[in-house]
Amino acid sequence: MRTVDRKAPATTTEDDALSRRSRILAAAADIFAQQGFDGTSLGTVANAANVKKSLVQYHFKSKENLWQESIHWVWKQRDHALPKYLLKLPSADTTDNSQMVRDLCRQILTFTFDQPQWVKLMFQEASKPGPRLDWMVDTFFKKDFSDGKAMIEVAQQQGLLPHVNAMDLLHILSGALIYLVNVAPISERVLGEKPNSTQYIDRHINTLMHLLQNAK
Amino acid sequence: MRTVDRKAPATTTEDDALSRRSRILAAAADIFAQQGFDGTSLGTVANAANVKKSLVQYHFKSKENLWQESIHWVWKQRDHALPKYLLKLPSADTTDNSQMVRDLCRQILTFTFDQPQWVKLMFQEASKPGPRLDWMVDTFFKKDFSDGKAMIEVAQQQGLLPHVNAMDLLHILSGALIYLVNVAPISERVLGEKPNSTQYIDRHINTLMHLLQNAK
DNA sequence: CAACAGACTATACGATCGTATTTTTTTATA
DNA sequence: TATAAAAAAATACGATCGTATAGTCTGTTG
Repeated sequence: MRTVDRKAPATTTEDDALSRRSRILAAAADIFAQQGFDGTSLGTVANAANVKKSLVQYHFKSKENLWQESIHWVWKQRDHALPKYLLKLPSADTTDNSQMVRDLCRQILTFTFDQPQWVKLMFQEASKPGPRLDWMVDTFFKKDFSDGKAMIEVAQQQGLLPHVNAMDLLHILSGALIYLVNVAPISERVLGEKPNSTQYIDRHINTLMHLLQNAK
Repeated sequence: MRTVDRKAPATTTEDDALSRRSRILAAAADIFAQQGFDGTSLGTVANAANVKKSLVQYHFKSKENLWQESIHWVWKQRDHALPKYLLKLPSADTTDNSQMVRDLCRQILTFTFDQPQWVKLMFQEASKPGPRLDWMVDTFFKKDFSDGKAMIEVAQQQGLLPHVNAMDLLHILSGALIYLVNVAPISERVLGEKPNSTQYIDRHINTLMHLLQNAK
């Protein structure tokens, strides 16, 4: 019969650098972010992670559970990666205020282009409010909103941003940046220019700064 | 047996003001916008339109076809409704420039809150680029981008908007407005305030105008 | 070596998916 | 009223969905 030779590696670590469970999480996060909860099937996740579908169910007791774990994973990655981007900022005392805000926005935009998953996951659930959105609100968004508002207020106190309503300003700035990421696939096809390129980002930020610098 | 009495009305017009076909289109547009293509099933659409699933297939030869027709329907509704909002603007000669831009933005934001379908459909497909996005780009977005840019340039020539890159400004303004609509379900749950209320919109527009008015 | 737990796989179930075909009902026209 | 077209419904098909369960393999521990 000769069925030997091709045995499953089971628990060996040779498969990849990451564990199979982590690979599943990463693949699931990607697909959930792009296709949404209903548009994602366990089989597709399994294929993307190069594992059997039954293994997905072994590590995660339900699709709902896989979704939650994936989101936790994405947020952890985000909160771990974001500081690296913000630390690349030139020190505050060597540059003027306008340059400071400019670098800040540029880094946030670059970061979002590099890690768009959390934004996509956010809008996937926001498009069809339900228990999953409620869970995200309680687990992440309340804190995110609070942190974002606090960041704006700190910048305002340092004279970096105009003294307008902090939450509105947060939404306006978030909109001006995140919207660009969300429409990027469209802009790329319409304009024939990749919005995540350095020159496009710089130009966009330039325009945004031009609007901001004279306010208040 | 007495099974009489409850016969299907078939083609009678009593069902509703709209024809069954139109009801299907409206229902499909709603669900496609909220759940995306893969997340939408013909059975769900049929139930929402209060018709049999087989009737959906009778009027539309495939799910893909239903999706295209729904989008055409939404865009037609949009292009028909938008002028009504913009005509509510006070005449240009009786108000100053800043008030003009403010009213313009407010009407666009109100319109988007009233008819969020086209925005949602746009981002649904942008989140997972593929042939359907390509179709939307060729059929609608190229023209939409062109029209939007032209509108910005007209406003710039009239001194209503700062003379920065028109496409960037279009994205920034679109972002500041549309982002608000997209995150509205989240903001509502986090802040306990409905972002589509008049006072919320006015405050948001106020803040945005404050940033714009001193530029260039 | 025996026993066991953890990682992984195979298989099957009912439900629902999109599609296709056929049949019934209604409307329109002569 | 006879008849053909259009509208609506009924039914069936294979594929795939999420879930459940039983089984196989591997490494560890006694």
